[in-house]
Amino acid sequence: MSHLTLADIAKAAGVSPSTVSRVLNNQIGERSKVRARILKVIEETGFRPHAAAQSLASRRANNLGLLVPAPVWQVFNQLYFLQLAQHITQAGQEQGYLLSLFLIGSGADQQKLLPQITRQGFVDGLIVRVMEGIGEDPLLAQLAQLGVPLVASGRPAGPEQTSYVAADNYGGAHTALTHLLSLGRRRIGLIVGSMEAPGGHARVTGYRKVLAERGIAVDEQLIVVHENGYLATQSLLQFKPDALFFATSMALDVLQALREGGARAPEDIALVGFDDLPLARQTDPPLTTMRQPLAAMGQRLVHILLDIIENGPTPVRHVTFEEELVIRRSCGALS
Amino acid sequence: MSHLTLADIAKAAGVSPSTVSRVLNNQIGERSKVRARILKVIEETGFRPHAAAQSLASRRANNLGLLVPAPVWQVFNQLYFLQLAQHITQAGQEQGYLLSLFLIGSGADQQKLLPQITRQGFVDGLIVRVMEGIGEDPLLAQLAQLGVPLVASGRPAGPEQTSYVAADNYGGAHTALTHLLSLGRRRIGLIVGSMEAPGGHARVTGYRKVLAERGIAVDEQLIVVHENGYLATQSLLQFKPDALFFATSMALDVLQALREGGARAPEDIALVGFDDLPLARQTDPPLTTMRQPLAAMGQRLVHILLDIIENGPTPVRHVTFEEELVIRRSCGALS
DNA sequence: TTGAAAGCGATACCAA
DNA sequence: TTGGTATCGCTTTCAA
Repeated sequence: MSHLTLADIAKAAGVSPSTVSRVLNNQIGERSKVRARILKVIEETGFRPHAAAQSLASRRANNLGLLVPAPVWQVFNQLYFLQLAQHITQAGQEQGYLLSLFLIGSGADQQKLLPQITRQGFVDGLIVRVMEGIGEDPLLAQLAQLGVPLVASGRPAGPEQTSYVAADNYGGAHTALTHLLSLGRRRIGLIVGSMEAPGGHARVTGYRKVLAERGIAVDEQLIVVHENGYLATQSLLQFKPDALFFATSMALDVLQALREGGARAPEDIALVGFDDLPLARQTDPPLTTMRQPLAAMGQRLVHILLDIIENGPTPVRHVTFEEELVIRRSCGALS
Repeated sequence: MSHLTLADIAKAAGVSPSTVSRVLNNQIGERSKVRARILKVIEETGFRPHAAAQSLASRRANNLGLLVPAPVWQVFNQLYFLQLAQHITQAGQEQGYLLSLFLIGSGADQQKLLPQITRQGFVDGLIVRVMEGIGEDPLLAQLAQLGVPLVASGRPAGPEQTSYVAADNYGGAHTALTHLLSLGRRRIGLIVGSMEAPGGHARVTGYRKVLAERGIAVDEQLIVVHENGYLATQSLLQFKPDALFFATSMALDVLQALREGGARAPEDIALVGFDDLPLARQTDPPLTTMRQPLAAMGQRLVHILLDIIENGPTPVRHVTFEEELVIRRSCGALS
């Protein structure tokens, strides 16, 4: 036979299509006799309902999209994001939604892919990964204008008209700095890849705030804005820091520079990295980091998106998650 | 208004729905007057066709799925795979198909997600990422039984009933070994994470083959099967290798062990890694690697899948791509 | 709880 | 080239 339809199942089970549909959607008496019979037929025949027909009739796709403007060069953060994506998939599943990931790239590629993805009834809503630190992205505005239910993963630059779920980089910096201070470190170096990044800005702000609270003067020489962790570390070393705070993705470069400079970690210099990447467990010494609660963030993203789908985009939801300090050898707290 | 349909556009443009549909699908005279008029109306109103309705009527979803049984711990290879996924997205786009990525996890998660993904008319076909080195996966058999058009990315373990596109690990090993031999290295150590991995097996086979061709006796002590690159390197060092060949994901561990053992690379020991991960450019020294032609592989995956969708699963297609040697400092060829 | 029948919004066949 | 219309497979009122 070519392929089965719900009508075939109905006929085989001796009931109406409506009834089969109800069984499929669990809106029928739990221990009904018919229910069992229908389920048996479905099982035996290997019937799979037609997705398009279901969506068209029910006016819901049960499909959420995750848009990744994927500059593959942002490798380490992508990796962190992949874990988040897995959590989002699970959270969606629990709510009866499937999560489709789209690597839409940028520029022309992106603009070719978007019309397909934003067709009516294709996805019920979109989660958009914003690369913090890449300035304002027209993508969000473009999607908002289409009226697609939308939530950002990460804090978008620019006006805050988009709902988002993000990690608290500011608070994370605060926690990390406080930790280093409590370990007796006073000359804490800070490496930031770029100040344009919201994350970068938050880190510097958090840094200044904590020192101010403790009445410690900020030595401007200890703050370096540079994309190359190796060079940044080299230039920092001449100012004799006793601790360093930097993006975990820079860990290899930083450690390299320290080795060449004859500085031991954590004895001479305590280290804390942002982002609890797998890499953090592989370095020598293993790197103390700030960890984002990815599972909780994934769930929240899904819940907010479903809320927007059902109740509209207003009011705008902004949710920030605190980061957790994960202590390993590099900060010296374990010795 | 609530939302636009094709009929609305037809009315506004003063034509029939059929005509609008034809314009949407580019089956109408290029410089037709009506065409321009309709396009204008679509533009002005921001009409987006309904995906489910299109799929239902045309019996094609224009959607390809990429299944990733994502054990996130396989981080580095996942990363390599993300690049491939981006290429697949582009290749699909060129053929008019959208690529949806599904992180289906394993076990119970996987079995909950699959029914949704394999509903009729949801995707036209699936590309399945097989994790080489994880033994036989029932997933492929399960999908094949459903009759879903299917192609594997990577060479599946077990009977070869599934079409696949894979990199030639065997040939890659051959190329790398030949290169090291041409540089005068004779005691080449080989580290393999696991022999169960098809990739692992191919590497060992390639290794033996090349040495045999050159009439060089194989020193079994130079072949180490161990998941921990650090320990593997340590144990290898006592047998005085002058070169090492290992998975790039182990690079940090290997380099660490070499440093501690007082061996310099590439002077004392030349290094070549499998897989041209971004990491290869960040190590010290930068790592010579074997690179897979990801763009070509992505295109081939899409073409084969479309072929299977149109012409059925037989005959089974097996395509293997040669790997390319990327020379950096670690092999000593640049000095 | 069940069945009958009217959509859902496109496509594609058949005529004109 | 165009228009009229049956059709795709399911959901969902509305009645029974």
